[in-house]
Amino acid sequence: MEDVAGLAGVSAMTVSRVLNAPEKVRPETRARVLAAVQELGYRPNFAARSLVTGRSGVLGVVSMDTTLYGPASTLYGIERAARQHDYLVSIASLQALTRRSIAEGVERLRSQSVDGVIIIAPHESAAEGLRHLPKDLPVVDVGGGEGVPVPVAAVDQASGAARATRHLLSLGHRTVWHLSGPANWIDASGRIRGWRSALEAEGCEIPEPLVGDWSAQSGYEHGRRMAHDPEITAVFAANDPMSLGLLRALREAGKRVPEDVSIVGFDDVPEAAYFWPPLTTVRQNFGEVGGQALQLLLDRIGGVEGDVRRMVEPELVVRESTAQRR
Amino acid sequence: MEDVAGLAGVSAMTVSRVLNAPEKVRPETRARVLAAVQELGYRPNFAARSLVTGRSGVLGVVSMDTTLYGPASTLYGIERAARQHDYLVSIASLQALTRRSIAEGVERLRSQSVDGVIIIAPHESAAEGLRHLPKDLPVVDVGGGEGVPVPVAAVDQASGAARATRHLLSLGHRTVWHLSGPANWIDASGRIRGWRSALEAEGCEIPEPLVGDWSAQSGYEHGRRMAHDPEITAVFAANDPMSLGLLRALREAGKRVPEDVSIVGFDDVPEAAYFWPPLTTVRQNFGEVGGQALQLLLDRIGGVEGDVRRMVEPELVVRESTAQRR
DNA sequence: TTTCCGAGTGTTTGCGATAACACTGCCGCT
DNA sequence: AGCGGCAGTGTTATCGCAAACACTCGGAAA
Repeated sequence: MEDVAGLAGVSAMTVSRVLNAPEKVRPETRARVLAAVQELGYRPNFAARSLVTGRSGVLGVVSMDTTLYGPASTLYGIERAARQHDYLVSIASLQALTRRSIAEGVERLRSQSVDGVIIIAPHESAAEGLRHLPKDLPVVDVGGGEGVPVPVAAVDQASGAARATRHLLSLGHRTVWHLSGPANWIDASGRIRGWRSALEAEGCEIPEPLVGDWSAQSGYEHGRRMAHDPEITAVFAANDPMSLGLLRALREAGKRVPEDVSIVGFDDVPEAAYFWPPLTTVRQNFGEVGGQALQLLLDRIGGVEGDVRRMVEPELVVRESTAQRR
Repeated sequence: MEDVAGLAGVSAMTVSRVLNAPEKVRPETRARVLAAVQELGYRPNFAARSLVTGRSGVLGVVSMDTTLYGPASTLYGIERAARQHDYLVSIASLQALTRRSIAEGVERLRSQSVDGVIIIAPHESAAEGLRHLPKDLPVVDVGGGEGVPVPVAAVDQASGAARATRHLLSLGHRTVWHLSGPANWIDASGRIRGWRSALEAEGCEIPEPLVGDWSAQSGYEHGRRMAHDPEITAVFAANDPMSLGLLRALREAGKRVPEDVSIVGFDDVPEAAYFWPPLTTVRQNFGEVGGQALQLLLDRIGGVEGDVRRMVEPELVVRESTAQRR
């Protein structure tokens, strides 16, 4: 910086100003400095800057499995939004969502002095972890449940599930079976709640939900059993991979979809439109969730207080896996 | 740090030593310092440390679409490996893989003084970008093509494609059609190369490859056309989503898989085993690639020179979408 | 006994930037 | 003419840490 200042014939302070508050420097001086910066290929030293300002311009994201469609898309959305606000994103992925591992991940990020952290933790065991966070660090949760002591951005799972269920009921099905996600997952219980309340609202019988583990395999296994029950004409599966397994199991057992059984999934993964038949499913706008989470975090960093929940509405995408009951 | 030193009755320098080179401090002194660190909840200041050491302990990853299975898994592998080496990972995602956008992404990371960068750029247009990188920054490329001026870690696409093709030929198919990825993708051309050379080795006719765009949709569209050609009994699709589209198109047209047409995919996404029929495909170990890339980068950071290529062998996973020709 | 060595610890300095404050002219007001 | 104010710039102090070098002291070697 000293060199740049020398070349431009000004003091180091002025160089700093040109970079951080250009309007405070007379245009011609500014131009000289900028030219010097160019010529010397000067780049401000990040460490020195954040040492003195106390901020780093880096945000952290803690997540469990960034390989899954949901977390990956959310992360992507966060990164995109962060870029627009001139923040960089660092990641800490976890093996499990325990209180301990969350604390570890946050700690790793914090030791690199991130300005704030977004935790993607759609699991109930994470809530505990969220309660024991350092309170001097701005934190936002994505997809978290009720009663979490930090701001939350999430898709309204219950609403999406209710839409899916009502869609099936509107097609004349007497009730809707549910292939749920594993217990303890916030998303799973939200979807169960929405499904159940939609059935209740119509006075329908509420079957016991079948519990899967998000995998296509679990959908397949449940599907094999369900195929033998002629009562089952409509199934709401809690995600698309399970729907895929379900589709295959039903087909193998000679059931036709949607003629014999209608199926609705959840997520709208890019392939869902090319399942056979194309899957009716609930689209989650993960990018939007990521953006909202980032906004909440920036607010927190900016000193805004309060526990906020930002809910994003999902959207039912009707394709060909659902049809009028016959 | 001063406070910790005071509490432990030592100088600040000793505290620093306890943290960075514990063996140079007498055990009892060390214990006193550690106790003081505990008591005061002291955490070293990252900015100050990297200001004086010149290193940040942060690596950057530049990638285009971290939502896709391949890049997402690679990123995950990199992060896991980085964690083991006490590095943190920052990400910069790109809209497109042009020379300009790559330069921008690298610049964003560099301005936060990352110690090195891994670029996930399976596109030929990226090669140009890789050629114009600042040479004072350690860079490693994942999935890059030949002639790239930086170390590369990648799956051996040609080898995987050849395996897939030989598998189909060994089942008695006279030749194998190929549904390829889009031109300009390194992976796509590698797979074409492997497929072609396997056919050549057996003296088979080499059909013109059909060019898709990785999406299930493009697989579906090509599939609809292919379904009418009775000559086509074996298809090697360049990824799993295209295989999915292909499967559906063939089924819709009344073709049976694998009885009438055998199909092999590429990737082994988690759902592949639950396609209908379960997909024979080539598994890429992205985690391994990520780990190798990280190792290369650490070598570079450590001062090791030379253009290295680390190839990871893919593996053929035989399921039920392939059968003896009838 | 003296000398030397080295393990363990302290002191000083500087990393590169910004914040806070101080200075310099010039302008317009009284 | 004299003063205040303000835009533009410079000076100084400081952020928290580690590198380099200096010091101390006890034990081994001469």
